[in-house]
Amino acid sequence: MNYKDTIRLPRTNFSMKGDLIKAEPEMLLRWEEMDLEGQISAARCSCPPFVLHDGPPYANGHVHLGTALNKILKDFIVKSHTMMGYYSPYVPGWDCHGMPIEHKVVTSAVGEEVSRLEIRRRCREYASTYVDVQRSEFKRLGVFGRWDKPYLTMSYSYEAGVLRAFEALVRAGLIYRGLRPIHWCTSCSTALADAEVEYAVHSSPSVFVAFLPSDPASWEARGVPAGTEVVIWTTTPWTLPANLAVALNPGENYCVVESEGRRFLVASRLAESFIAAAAPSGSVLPGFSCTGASLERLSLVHPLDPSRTSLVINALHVTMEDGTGCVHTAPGHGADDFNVGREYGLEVFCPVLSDGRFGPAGGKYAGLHVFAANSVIVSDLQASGRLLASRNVSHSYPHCWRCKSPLIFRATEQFFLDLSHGGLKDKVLAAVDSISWHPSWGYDRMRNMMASRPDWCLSRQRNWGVGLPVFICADCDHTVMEPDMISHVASLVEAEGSDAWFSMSVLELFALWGGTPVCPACGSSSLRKNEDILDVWFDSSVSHYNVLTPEYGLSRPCAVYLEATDQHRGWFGVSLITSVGMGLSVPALNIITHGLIQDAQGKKMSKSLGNVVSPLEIVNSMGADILRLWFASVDYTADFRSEESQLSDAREGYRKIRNTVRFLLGNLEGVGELPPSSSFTGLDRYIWLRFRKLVALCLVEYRAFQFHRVYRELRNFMVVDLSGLYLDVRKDRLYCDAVSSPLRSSSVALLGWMASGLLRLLAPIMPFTCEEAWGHLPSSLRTVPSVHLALLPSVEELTLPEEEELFAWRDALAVRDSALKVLEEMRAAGEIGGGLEAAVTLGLPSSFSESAFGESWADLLIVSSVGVVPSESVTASAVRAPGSKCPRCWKVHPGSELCPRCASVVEVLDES
RNA sequence: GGGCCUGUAGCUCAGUCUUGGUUAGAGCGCACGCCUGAUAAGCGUGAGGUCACAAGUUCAACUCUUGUCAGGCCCA
Repeated sequence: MNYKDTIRLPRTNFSMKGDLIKAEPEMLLRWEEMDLEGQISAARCSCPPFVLHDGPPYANGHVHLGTALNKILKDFIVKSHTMMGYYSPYVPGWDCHGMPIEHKVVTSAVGEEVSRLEIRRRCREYASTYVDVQRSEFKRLGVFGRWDKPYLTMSYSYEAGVLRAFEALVRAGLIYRGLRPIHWCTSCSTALADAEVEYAVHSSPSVFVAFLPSDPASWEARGVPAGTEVVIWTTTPWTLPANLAVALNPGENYCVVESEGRRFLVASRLAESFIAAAAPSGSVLPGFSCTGASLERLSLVHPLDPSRTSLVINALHVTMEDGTGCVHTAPGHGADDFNVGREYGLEVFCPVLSDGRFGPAGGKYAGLHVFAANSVIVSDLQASGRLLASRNVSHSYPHCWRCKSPLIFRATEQFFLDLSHGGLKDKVLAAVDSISWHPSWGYDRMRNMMASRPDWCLSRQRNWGVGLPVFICADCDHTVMEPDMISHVASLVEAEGSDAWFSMSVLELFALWGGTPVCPACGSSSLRKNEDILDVWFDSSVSHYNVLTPEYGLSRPCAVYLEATDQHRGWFGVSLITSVGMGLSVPALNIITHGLIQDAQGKKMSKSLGNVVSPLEIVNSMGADILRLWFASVDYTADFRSEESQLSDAREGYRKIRNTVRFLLGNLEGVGELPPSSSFTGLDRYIWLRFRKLVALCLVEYRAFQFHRVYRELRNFMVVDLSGLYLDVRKDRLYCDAVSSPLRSSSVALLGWMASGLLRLLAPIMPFTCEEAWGHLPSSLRTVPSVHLALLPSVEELTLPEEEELFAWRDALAVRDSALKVLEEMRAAGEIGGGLEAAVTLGLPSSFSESAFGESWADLLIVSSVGVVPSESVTASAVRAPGSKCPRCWKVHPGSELCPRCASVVEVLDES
């Protein structure tokens, strides 16, 4: 007789191999057909909200690995919270304006004469194309969301919202037009945003320049030795014509170096390096020392123009790192200089024009480009004896990311958001305090950044963006910035898009609301339209205002912002500023950051290095669930490497999880209700407790956004507790016991309970596979048509006695381990093959008596028999089991043919 | 140069903070073996770590302090 026909082997249509490349797109179609998104929304709309607000990715190019990580992490949060019973709609967005797109469009139009409006039209088209591209790529990753109703920063309504937000900030008095030094590209003739600046090595003349005192008597009155010159060091000699001051650190000590009959004031700590670099054979004059503070407000002769003076000031940004401790200060050409200059009431003097050439204010250098002026200035200093030393240095220097030419700092007329007005910065800092930061150091990072953040330059001299709706008087240069007028422009833009601002004349614009252009300051009627656009960061920064609205079914503040760590200064920072600036308090209650993905060597990924890994390649060759499993396996709060070994680990994990699930599904035929817990005995009780503990752990970690801990717990449970222990041990019962056996039914019910629970716990991480497996559950367990409509399993937390009980099992499992070692030795000696060929003798303390908490030792060890003898410590020995092998269950037993258990099962089968 | 972060077995992570304390754990991978009734599956055993490095504090440091090195982000 073939006994194989009498045992109950696993049966399921859930295949061993996923074939995700084929299965996932089919699943996406199925979800679309059943309108899963709509079903989830309908099922949860009356639940407490938990909204993750999307920081918009830039609508350019295909999805990168980092973007994929960001979206998948967001999806983990949205799916897990949906399954924890929250209303968690996800409205994706795209950042559509800005320089990279404009750059692409302009480059491809090279040689063409293209109007501003035509450029803007092409930019819009370009952005639309990539919104579509990225949308389908994000969907392919298994990310759920309202993909048919995303928010686009270039939509008319969003653009109008940007203007209304701007209007609110104008009303709050936070916007001003002013002269300020900013990064300026002389080749593109434009201001650059911080993000548009690249640092690269650049060679500059490094010069030491000596300033003579303009009023020697007052210097001597402060105790400075007669004839002492003050030495500065700079790598930008072209900024010397704009020099207005020399800054000293008030707390540092300064000394005089004597060299070749001249006396030079430098910081004491830097005297030695100064002597080495610029004053050979010099030595420190003994007996003199003073603080920087003691020299404040003395004056010096300008080194290039003896008719001008330069003020000695004090500034804390003066460091003792390099130079002389006396810092050349030109408020028109440096951020620190500008700030300290304001304290001392210095003019923001900028003799350099937009093309990088000196204007009339540049005196004899007028017409020269600044980088060409360097050498002329150096030789002038040389000729006048002001130059002490000069050489070229290579250093990290800002460059334009577009044209790659070196940038300069130049004061220009720009529009700013004033962080000091009305104590805005303090309010923002208070807002930072009230947000929960994950990980917690995000708080320090944001606080430090905000505390030192200068006013935000909002204007850009570009085409693709929202026009900054302001007029300027052509006669008196007054800035006409009226909130009511901006409001009218917003309505116009709402209807026609921001093109309207650019296409309409000043007269037409005023006529719209029945006004006439008149300068309120001088009465002139010749107003000109400001041609700047708003910084794209401003667009995305007001998404809290534009998107957390009833129109999208959302409200503010939202629960979570989640972006990479570079967004502290980026989207997180600017969102906070506009949110607080508009009087709307915080935009989000939690701000989560993730690290960036590096290449296998731990270097940053970049196109130029050619080490970029595409998420689409991974998805198209292995499946999205594998990619998602990878992202779930790492601690995303730190940067992590993209390595083949990690990906293959994810595949391995996937395979193991899938097979374990498959085994569970295969044994669920006839599954019934979970019996009362009191009926669980032996290993069933163990796994029942263990699974409850697992669920509790996973819920905690899902709430804490710690997905790698969820994954670790689940994977280890499936590998160690299920596959390696419970399922292996229970095979005998599942296969060989009578189908009607209460013990077997009880175990099957447990399997069903765990299968359903595990699929739900895993669903946020591997949505495709869990959905597929969900479809293979017996209908009694499939309570809802999609696993994504289900709630995460809820279990009773373990009581203290139960915790202790679970802990006690360690001892039984340790006994198992030592027995398995003995079996392994026998196997190595060729005495047995499988464990069922062995008979084990355990020496056990009396506490264990005959069973392992109700589980027979033979079953637990998967051997044919176990004899127990009393012993102080745990011992194990084994021999080849005497008797014959039951042809049905393969256990060795004393009789012949079938063992008693199998005999009785077969007997019943024969009767029926 | 400044702010913030990261550095525990080949890989991914525990442990480190409030609580410093005998031989630093897990899973994967690897090696070896078993099974052939989860089978392009399953089970077992084993080998892998100067806890980046160096000082200091301490009876005792992976754990605390300082510094160094390497890498990352943001800024200069």
